[in-house]
Amino acid sequence: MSAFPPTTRRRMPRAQREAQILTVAEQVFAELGYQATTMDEIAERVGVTKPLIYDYFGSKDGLLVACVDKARTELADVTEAAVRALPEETSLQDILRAGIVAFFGFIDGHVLAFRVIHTEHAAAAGAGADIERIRAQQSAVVVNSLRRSPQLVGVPPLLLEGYAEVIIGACERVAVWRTHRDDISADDATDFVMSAVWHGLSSFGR
Amino acid sequence: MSAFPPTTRRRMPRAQREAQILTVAEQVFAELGYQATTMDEIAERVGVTKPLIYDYFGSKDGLLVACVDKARTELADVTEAAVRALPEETSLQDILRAGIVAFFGFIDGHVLAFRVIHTEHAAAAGAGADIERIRAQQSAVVVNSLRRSPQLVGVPPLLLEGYAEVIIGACERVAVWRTHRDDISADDATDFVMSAVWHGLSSFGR
DNA sequence: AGCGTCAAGTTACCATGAGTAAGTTAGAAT
DNA sequence: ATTCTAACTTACTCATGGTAACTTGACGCT
Repeated sequence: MSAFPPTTRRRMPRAQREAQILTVAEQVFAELGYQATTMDEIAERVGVTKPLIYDYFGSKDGLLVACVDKARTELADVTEAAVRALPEETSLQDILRAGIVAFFGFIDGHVLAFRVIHTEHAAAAGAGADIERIRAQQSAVVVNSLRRSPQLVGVPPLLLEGYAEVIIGACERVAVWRTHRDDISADDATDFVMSAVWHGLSSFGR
Repeated sequence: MSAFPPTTRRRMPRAQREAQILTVAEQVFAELGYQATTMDEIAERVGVTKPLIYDYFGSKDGLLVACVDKARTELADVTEAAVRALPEETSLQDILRAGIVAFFGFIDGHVLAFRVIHTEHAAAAGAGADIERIRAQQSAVVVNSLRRSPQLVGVPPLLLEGYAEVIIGACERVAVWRTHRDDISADDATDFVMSAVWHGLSSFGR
């Protein structure tokens, strides 16, 4: 990945250093949790000193928010891509399933990113606005994906937003549940969510 | 509220003091968020000094966990009571609706408690086990409520647990969504979740 | 009524880690 | 070669979580 000689070149351009710090920070936050993570620890692993990180990210919270933003953006990109890859005339059910499959697939392949996403609540109250901005983007992705289907043209936007929240809430909660019950595959998880959110509980009994 | 003369009685029995500390801590955690809350602040508002709180709750995390436990227990009690008050032969749909109504009703009446519940992720990684234990209780309440209906007798337990997670995730996410969009009533929220989780998205289009 | 005892509560402290002011150098540009 | 800026460091402060050791109020008991 690095195109320069290994020994020299201690300094690097800001953008590159920022990316490197983000990668390390994601690792450390996921490994230790927000509280137990110290800025010095991250700095040391990067091979740099603390004030530089403050210069680039402002605060520990700022760094966490940047990590969450990165992780959530990756997640959103993956699910969005999965849905966009579908043929034009795909049914709503298949769109939904593809999105959910992509979600659980991403999580299985990016445990660190998901742990960071799940750490977002640890941010100070002041960062709440940023976090909500990021979540709103997530919601928008789901709404847009659902909108691909002509089946939902008549549905009012607010209701659709509500559905998006339900779907996201369901997926995230099941994902967390899965982390401490290792007998549930990504496919099982998809089936649970699909069954609940597509057919609904009304499908039982009659 | 206090039944003893205002000037004297600085000391009180442990149980009583613990309850008082919990009440104050809930207030402060909800008001300031976990990080911005200091043990000294809580101690001062209670009218006591820090080490006493440590003696009773062990750590800042311990105090948070105790608060979360209290809040979640209250929530669980309310929803469980709402469901149990239903007649024996109530349909699954009505059971579900009653539970969800109770959930959003509780949140509207106990903003502080919900904020504390929503703060639980801020706890250090070490407290994760306690938090999950508490959430598992929540899940159990939902599962038991669903079990009241004969409609679900054939459904495997694991699937039912999955549903419970979906329902809880959906409710919590929608509840958070509501907090920064004040145009959604508790009834609206209930309708969203019911529509999504009972009828499912399949009900649209055909 | 005094008195012992222990839970309730305090003072005074340490250690850690977030955050910062001011300075230092690498290396690109002219 | 010299400058000039962005990358980076040293050396701090200060708030706060946590603790050891001490003090005191109230209740039970002859």
